[in-house]
This record gives sequence, structure tokens and C-alpha cells, in this order.
Amino acid sequence: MDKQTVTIYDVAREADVSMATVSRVVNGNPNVKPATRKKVLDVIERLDYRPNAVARGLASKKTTTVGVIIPDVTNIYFSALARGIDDIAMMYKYNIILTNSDENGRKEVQVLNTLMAKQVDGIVFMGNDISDEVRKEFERAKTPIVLAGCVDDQDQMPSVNIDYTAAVEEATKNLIDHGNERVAFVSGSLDYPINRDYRLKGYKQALKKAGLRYDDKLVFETDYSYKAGQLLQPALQSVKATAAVIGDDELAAGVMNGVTDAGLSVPDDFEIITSNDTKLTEMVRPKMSSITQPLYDIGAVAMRLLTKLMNNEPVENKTVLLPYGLMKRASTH
Amino acid sequence: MDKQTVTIYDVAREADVSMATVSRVVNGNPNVKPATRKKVLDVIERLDYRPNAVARGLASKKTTTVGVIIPDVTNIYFSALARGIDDIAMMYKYNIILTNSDENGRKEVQVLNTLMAKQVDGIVFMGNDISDEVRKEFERAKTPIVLAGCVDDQDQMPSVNIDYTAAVEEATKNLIDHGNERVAFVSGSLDYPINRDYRLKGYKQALKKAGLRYDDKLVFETDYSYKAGQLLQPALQSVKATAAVIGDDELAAGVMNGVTDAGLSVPDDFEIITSNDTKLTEMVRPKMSSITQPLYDIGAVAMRLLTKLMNNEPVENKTVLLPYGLMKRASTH
DNA sequence: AATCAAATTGAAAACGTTTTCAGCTTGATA
DNA sequence: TATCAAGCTGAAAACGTTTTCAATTTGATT
Repeated sequence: MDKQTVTIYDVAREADVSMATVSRVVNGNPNVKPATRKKVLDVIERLDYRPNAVARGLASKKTTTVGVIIPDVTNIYFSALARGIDDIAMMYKYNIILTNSDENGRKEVQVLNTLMAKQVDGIVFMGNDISDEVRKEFERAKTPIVLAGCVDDQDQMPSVNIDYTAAVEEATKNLIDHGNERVAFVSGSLDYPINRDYRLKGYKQALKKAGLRYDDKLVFETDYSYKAGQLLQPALQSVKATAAVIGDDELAAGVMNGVTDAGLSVPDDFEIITSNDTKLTEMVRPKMSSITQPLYDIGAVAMRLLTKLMNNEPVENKTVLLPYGLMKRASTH
Repeated sequence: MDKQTVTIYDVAREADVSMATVSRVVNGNPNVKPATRKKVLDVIERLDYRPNAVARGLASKKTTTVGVIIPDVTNIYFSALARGIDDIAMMYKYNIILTNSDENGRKEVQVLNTLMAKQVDGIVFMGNDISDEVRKEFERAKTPIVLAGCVDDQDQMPSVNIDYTAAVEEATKNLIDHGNERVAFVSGSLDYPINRDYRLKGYKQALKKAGLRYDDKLVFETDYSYKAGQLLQPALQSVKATAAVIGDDELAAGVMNGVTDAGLSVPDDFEIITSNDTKLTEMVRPKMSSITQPLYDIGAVAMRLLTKLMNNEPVENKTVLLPYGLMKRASTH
């Protein structure tokens, strides 16, 4: 039934050497006489021997596997990060255990436990928020953890992000400079520090510098979904907003289509700047102006940082900010 | 440095029982006296003991981990399947090792090897094609494999799909019924059986039944990308196509925007039906009519099927076809 | 030929579980 | 009270590697 599995012991016997020697050649240890190496390699080939990574993991206490916690793979923003993570992981011979958390604290805790149980060598965590329970798990972890596209308001964890405050400030300023006096701030939950402490702060700063009064009627807290955006149009109109900075591309697409479907023109009647510069921004009409973020790179750099941490290599800067930009497309003047 | 790790042995000692008993209570084996169970659970709690899944995997020969090979997580079609896979996996207490293959045969083979080395209990494979080398790896695998959104032209592997031929035939017929005599077929590589043997076949059947001549000038073979679609407009115009059935939503969005940007009207001058019914179809203007597929379910069902295979449960039907539909939106009359 | 360091090798002990099998308890039944 | 089955429990052998440490071999040097 089960296909026969050949072990290091079989190879040792056939090659007439010890397991230790086989282990050495498999692991590329140079302390093996070339002739012996060849002999062993031949047997390995003949028997079609594959080292068992689980046994290896147990003996060496390294699994070459890292955990990745993602809110939802289906979200184009996070999947771009995930792609960066996986590519770099592969480059460094790691595999990735990917799990969707739905930003659900309980699920996150549970997943963290499973990952630790599986002895992953490290973890990349994505999400908008780090709940207290999650933070507690982070602390008990025996394993390095880095945050990607996820801000730590207590500034303890290694992380890779952009300067959301500055980016939103710049975007808001841009809209104000176009003559908009009532710029809406459309965001995901303000319980998330990334929105409350960073993005909103940037928005307020821009207002202040422009001498505009902050009006919390212009702040819209919703969830990151296309649908939510679409339904926002009446509310936006009722507060006389003529522009919006929006925290997520799908949400922005929703807002834009809501506005457009209501017969208004983007950008003539309503200007929009979104935040993540995913490929969605180019697919939608008009194309959306956006804060640009190096999405793939955020994931890639996070994973690279993690490899250093896992190797106990010195790390100059544990919280890295990647450069952002502002990409003008057709949803702004 | 390394935080102390507590083992089953420590628990056994503290609770004054054997490892076997600890193992039993951890695994919920009923053959333990309630008093003993409580005693052990208390110690587990006190020492904060977590079973080591790697050791467990070695001893039990089960890792509760499955491999998932995906062309690109960033592709909204595949990420929808992936989400279905992960949810069901979690429901059955499995984790997922996710790796991007880029449809690259060599990478696929390499990944399969890593997955087998890591002793995954099963594999879900996504992709447009199964190369000979990949098929060979499938055959040596000691582990069940199921295909999701991936067709096996040799009809040997367990798989979950929709009836692409019938779906494309219906879509094409719909376009023809609207009076289009020159319906283009825009597809990914025709090296992929899913396109060559299934979708194209449906297209031809519809033509035939409508008494229209098959013209290979109307068949466009390209890659699944927005950009590729956008660039297709001049070619489509030069062969006087007035409608198209398109094999991928991003590609379709590209075609549609290409057509629109060239000053033509969709659907008045050009009708479009796309294939995957991802959320993109709703975000784009006009919204795209599409063949509907239960994307999430394809992944979910594939994973469910895999769990049965992993448990050696009897399976009635190894190649399942889920129902498809046709969703009329604004890109067709 | 003797010597010594370096290069190669192997024996055996981890690694932390599960699982088998035999033995011990227990309580009910005859 | 003797007997027996059922319920619990523990000892120890896997599982398939890596790793340590000592032993052996080798080759150059004197």
C-alpha cells in the first residue's frame, strides 16, 4: 500500500558507510573524501533517497518553515505583500505556512499557537492591529516575528511599513491645493492604530497647515470593502465633501463608482486619492490617483529582515520605513 | 538565550505519570481515569506545556499540513480558490504550505519535492497545465493530490472544476444570439489543455451550432494580464470582431478598457463576456458579464476531497464538476 | 622509519513525540 | 471468595535525522 520509504540508514548500509557520513554528504559538509562522497551520492541516486525534513527538523531544531499571518489572501493589497514574502522566503530556502486571520484576534492567537507548535523558525504578521492578546503571544514566542504593512504603536516589534502619516498628509495637501475645502477622510476602523494614530494624524496635519478647521463629520469610518465604499456616496454628498483621501483601494473603487453612478463626475465634481496603488487603480475608470507604496518590497524586505533575525545576524534598524510616493492619475486634477 | 522548552517528559515527571499517559490526555484518548486526566491537565497548564508538532509528526507520520501550489497569489482568481482551501483546511485542523509556481514547470517540480520532503499529508495543485515532469512527480508522490481549477487531460487525477467547454459554448452562443457574427476568442496560452481542449472546443461548438465558420484569425492567444488585454484592441478591430469571450477577468478588464479608451462603446460597439466572475467584474465600468464559477467553493471542495483521500475514506466521484452560470451585466446587451 | 597534524570516519546519544504490548487495578458476577 | 473482563497505566521501542566526540587514516615532514 504505502510506497516503501528509504531512510538514511538504508543508504548508509548500501554505501557501506555510517549514517553520519551520509548526513554529511546530504548537507554538503566538506569533511568527506571525494571518493566517499561519490559512492554515497550514487547510492542516494540509485535508491532515490529523500531526506525526511520532519526528522531533520526534530534533530536540528530548524524547520526552514516560517509562518505568515494574513488578514485575507483575497485582498489584493495583502496578497501583493504575501508574494514578496514568498519569493524571498524561497530564495532563502524557506517555506511558508500561510493562514488567513480575518483580523480576528481569537483566530490570530490560535494560529500563532499552531505555528509555534509546528516549530516555525519565524513569523511574518500582517494586520491592521495588534490586540493585547496577540501581543502577549508575541512575547511568549521563542521565535522572531516581523510585522509587514502593520504598525506597532508601542514601537517594539521589528516592522516594515511606509510613513503613513506623511503620505496621507501629502495626499490631503494635494487635494486642498486643488481648491477643495471639504476633503473627506475615508478609512477602515479607527480602532486600528494605523488609521487612528497615523493616517488620521496626517490628515489633520494637512488641514492645520492649510488653516482649515477639522470637522469630524468629514471622517468616515467603515470597513475595507468595495460595497462599503459604494454605499458611502449619499453620506459624502450630505456633508458637502468634494474630495476624499481613502485608506484602501477596493474601498476607493467603491466610493468612486458610487459617486460616478450617482451621476457625478470624478474628478470634476469629486476628487479621490487612494492609498495602496494596487493594480486595481489602473483597471478602474477613471484611473485612481494614489499614494504609492512598494507593496511587493514591503513583503520582501520584511522576509529578508526575518531571515537575519533567524540567523542572529546583527540588524541595524529593526523598524524600517520604505519610501512612498504620490501617483497622479485621472481621479484628481 | 533560548527560552526553556518544556517537554512531555517534564510533564510526566511533575504529574507523576508516564509519557504515555500524558500523550493520551493531550490527544484526547478516552482511556484515562478522570482524576489522572485532571492531574495531568493541571501540570500542563502550570508548566505551559505545548506539544511539539515536529516530534509528533515524526512519531505519528502525520504532519497535519498540506501543500498548496498556486501560480500566483496575486491573481485574484487563484487567491479566491486559495481562500476556500485554507478555510476548509483550518476547519479540518490542517495548515497550508503555500507556494507560488508562476506556472513554471521546473519550479513546480522543485516545490513538489520540497513538499514531499516536508512530509505533507496531501497536496492541492492549481495551474493551467500539468507538464510531463510534473505528472511524473505526481506519480511518485506517496501522498494524495487534488487539482483545483486545473484540468487533467488524461483524466487520472482527482480534480475540481466547472465544465469549461459547456460554459464557453453558452457564453459564445449568447453573444451570437445578440447578432454578433464575429466573436473573438481571447485566451491564455493554447498550450494549456484547459484553453485548447476545453474552452476553445466550446467556442467552436457554439459557432458550429450557429452555422458560423470558424476563423482562426478571431482566436487570440496571449497571457493572462491586464496589460496584454489592453494592447489587444487594434488587433481586435482589424479583424472586425464585435464581441469577445475572454478567458480571464484581468485580461478582460484590459480588453474592455483598451476598447473603451479607443473611443468605442461597450457594449454597443463591442460586447464582452469574461470567465471567472471575480469581484473585478463589478468594479470595472461597465460591469462585465461573466461566466460564473463558484471560486471559493472550487477551493473548498478540493480541500474537502483531499481530506477524504488523506483519511482513506471512500470517494464516490474523484473528478467533480461544480455548476457554472452566466451572469449578465453591462458589457453585453 | 617515526612523528604529528589534519582529514576522514563511525558509534551512539540526542531530538520529543506516538504506539504497542504487557501488566496491574478495579468492580462486578458467579 | 474466586474469577474475569474491562479499564488504566507504564516501559520501551520506534520515527529518521543531526551532532558530538573519539578513533582511525592519511600524508607530509623529519
